Amino acid sequence: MSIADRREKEKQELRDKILHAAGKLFRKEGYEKVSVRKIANAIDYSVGTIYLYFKNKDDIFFALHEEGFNMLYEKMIQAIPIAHPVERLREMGRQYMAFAYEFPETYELMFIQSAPMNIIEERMGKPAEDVMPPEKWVAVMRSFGMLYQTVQECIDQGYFKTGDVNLTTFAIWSSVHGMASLRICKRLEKLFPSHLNATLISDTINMLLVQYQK
Amino acid sequence: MSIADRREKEKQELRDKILHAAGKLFRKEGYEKVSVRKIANAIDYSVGTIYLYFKNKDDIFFALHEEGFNMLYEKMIQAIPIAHPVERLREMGRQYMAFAYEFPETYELMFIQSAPMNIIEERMGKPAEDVMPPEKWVAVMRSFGMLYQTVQECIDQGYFKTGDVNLTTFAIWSSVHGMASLRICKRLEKLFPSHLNATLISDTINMLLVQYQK
DNA sequence: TGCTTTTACTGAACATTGTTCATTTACTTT
DNA sequence: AAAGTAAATGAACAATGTTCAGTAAAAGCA
Repeated sequence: MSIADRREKEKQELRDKILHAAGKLFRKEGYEKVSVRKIANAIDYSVGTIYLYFKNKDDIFFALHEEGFNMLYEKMIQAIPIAHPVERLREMGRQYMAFAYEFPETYELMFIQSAPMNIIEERMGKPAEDVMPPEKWVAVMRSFGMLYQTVQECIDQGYFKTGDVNLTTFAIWSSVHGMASLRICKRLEKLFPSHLNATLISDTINMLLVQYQK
Repeated sequence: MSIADRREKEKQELRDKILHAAGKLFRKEGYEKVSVRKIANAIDYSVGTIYLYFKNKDDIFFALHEEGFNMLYEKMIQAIPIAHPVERLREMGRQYMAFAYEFPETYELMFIQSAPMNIIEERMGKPAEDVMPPEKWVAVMRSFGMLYQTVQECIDQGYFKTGDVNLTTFAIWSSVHGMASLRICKRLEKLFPSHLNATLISDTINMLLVQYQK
């Protein structure tokens, strides 16, 4: 079965090549601006070939979406060794923001771009697996679970005033995502010219954590 | 000068008609999905006419952007009569979220859509007025100023633990915007199925305010 | 009123977009 | 070497944002 294996490997490699080229282009020019033709040209294949490996442009989106969550997770696990849950949470916030700053286009793909997310509600009548394959969500759940668990620890060990994990997790995530997305969507320049002062974000994270602590 | 005046009025009316049709379509189908042709068809004019009233699609965007901020301001002034600054802030948060829920596409236009915002940095070399006419920002500054001032009052009257207005304003806005944008960008369904429970948002607002208070 | 100039509007045309599919090319198997 | 299979192609389609030579209507002037 060596030949079939090699063919399979080659297919996988081309798939990765497409994904890599698409990711590079998306990051440079943004999701909407990149055409499927541009991706094909970048790797010297024809348009049709892309459609042999991905159902459509949204499909490429979701593949990169997953890859993005794996990248984010890689950043966030750096906080795991920190024993103190509040300090771990702070470091997770820093890593999260660092990720958003380092890969704004990837972040946009993961949390902001809504167009491809619409297929979820468009396919309401269709079979459940078509709506959104569960295996594509393990990377998401892993990162989110880490946040959830750390908030839980903060509460359990009595560092937080609130007792509701869901609410607190949601509030913290919203705050940090809000900062990231306002910056990425270019809404800060006019209102906070001092955002060039890199401490605005980290100062805000610190302040937020102070608020929650007992 | 009556004829010239009438002509001017008619021009203004058609401009408003285009804007109204575009806004309606954007709200129903989203900014990207709506073509300039669709807008033209909706009001029974030809494509070219649109370009006599707006430089391009982004220009329509910015006109609606301004309109959106006026709508938001109309919602937010309902909180003005409330004397207690913390309660006023809470009501402002509620109104802000109500606006985001009621006009998600408009909200997306105002705070999320980044494509048209790029022209700001694309026109870095050009004259300052071309970059972003200041009169288009009065509506923005008015709403933002109201938030800023209320936070200032909370601090002045000793209701808040923090003393930094900028940081606190930014943190509060980020939190609320984070909630709004996560919902609008369809990122909650999978992680917080209970978001159907309409209290998640208002509960979070309440919790947030408790954190900041002394 | 008739003629000219200005203004408003049109829609065909252009380059690009996402997507499809009959055809061609390359490789495996017999 | 021939037959069969899988992979890659690129012309074609409908729809996009934008432009511009041409048309129609209104205004100004005689």
